[in-house]
Amino acid sequence: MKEKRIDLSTETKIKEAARTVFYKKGFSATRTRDIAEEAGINLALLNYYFRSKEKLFEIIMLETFSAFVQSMTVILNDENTSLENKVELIANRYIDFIIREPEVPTFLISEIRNNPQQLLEKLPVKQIINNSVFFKQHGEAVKQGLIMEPNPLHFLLNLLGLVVFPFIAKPLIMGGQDLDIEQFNALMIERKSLIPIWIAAMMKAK
Amino acid sequence: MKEKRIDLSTETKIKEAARTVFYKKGFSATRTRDIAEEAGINLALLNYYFRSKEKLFEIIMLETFSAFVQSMTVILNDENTSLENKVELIANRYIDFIIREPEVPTFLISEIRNNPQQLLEKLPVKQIINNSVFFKQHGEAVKQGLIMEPNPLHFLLNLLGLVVFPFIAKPLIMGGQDLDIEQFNALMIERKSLIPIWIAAMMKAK
DNA sequence: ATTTGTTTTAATCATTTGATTAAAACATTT
DNA sequence: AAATGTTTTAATCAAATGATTAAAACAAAT
Repeated sequence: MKEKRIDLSTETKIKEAARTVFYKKGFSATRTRDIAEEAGINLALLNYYFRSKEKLFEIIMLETFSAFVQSMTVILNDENTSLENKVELIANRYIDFIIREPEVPTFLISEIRNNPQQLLEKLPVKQIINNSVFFKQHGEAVKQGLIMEPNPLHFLLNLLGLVVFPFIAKPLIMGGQDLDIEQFNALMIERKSLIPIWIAAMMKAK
Repeated sequence: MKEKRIDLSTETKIKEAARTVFYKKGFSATRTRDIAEEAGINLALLNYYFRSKEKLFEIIMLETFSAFVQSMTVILNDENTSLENKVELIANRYIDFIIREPEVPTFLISEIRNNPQQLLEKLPVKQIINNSVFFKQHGEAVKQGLIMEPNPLHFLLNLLGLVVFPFIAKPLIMGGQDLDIEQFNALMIERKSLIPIWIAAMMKAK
């Protein structure tokens, strides 16, 4: 029972409507008329405020991707948390986030394939990750023999795979296992405490 | 250097062209004219052979999804392989498969969200998985204390997450880490032997 | 060779869709 | 309240797009 806040400015109404529709259907399947209807505004206002469907999309895309990457980099660059802490934080925050915004992962995956280039230019993921505290801590742990696999990319991919993949497979899991959304979410919440244990075990394995 | 086989029937040419374009751009972003051009045929032939864009898409979708599920269920239902064997087989086969057909995972994820219902009716994933030899073996291993997490769904999600997720994140990994396709694939091939080790360790963890 | 059935083509249709325009409604300033 | 600036609306445009049609090209059967 999501409450529609009624008091937004027209511009904000359009942006939030665009977010809703783009998240659900992707860029190509979204009609500007869908957005106008969702926002309860005249179609021409979309172009009045945002010039074009594409410009509006870019705004939503950049905001969404930034939010996703931002919280990651903040966690990965905290000097005051251990590797174990970081794993817990990422599992907890991302699972909570995706439960609130379940359409975001599939939206990002589907739409990034079109122009990953452009997106990566605007968000310099490269440096942010490679110079991260996380990378240094990982290197240390490898040197001390606490982690067997030396490539930190495998570590990150494993962590994100365990966190994100189940949400991507959600339609199949729910349909294939007759789960309702409550049961599915419960399963994901379980994983918040399981993933750190699993990651710890994996990384020691050889 | 993909060779275009020249000798296909018109119908097959159209279907394979449709596969190529649908995989790359998804249903909504694909124009029937794109498919006609890719196939080197007159636009009207598409409708002559397949009635409509939608019918053609359904054929590709069902074929692709079936292939994906089929090989999974075959492996999961083999009486003659252990749990460990099954993990190895899935990691190996799927990583090889996705390296050959890199657009399939994102295609499936993007398009399944539209009507997961319809797809699951045609492919009864539910029973296939739930009555599988894999489930029985997993239950046994749990009973014997070899596996700590009792829910086999977590097991499957973990395995598939480790296998599939990196391919989904490919544009970000390649762009963000300056890898070319060779280096990326090498990384994935590494994972064929790593994933079974990781899974084994995870499942014993507590 | 003619007839019959099948496949392919060029042209065209009807609808959808992103965008624009001119006017109206509303708000703010003088 | 008149003038000016801003926001919103209804109507419309041009291009794109899925689909159809009628005729042509081709193949097979008689």
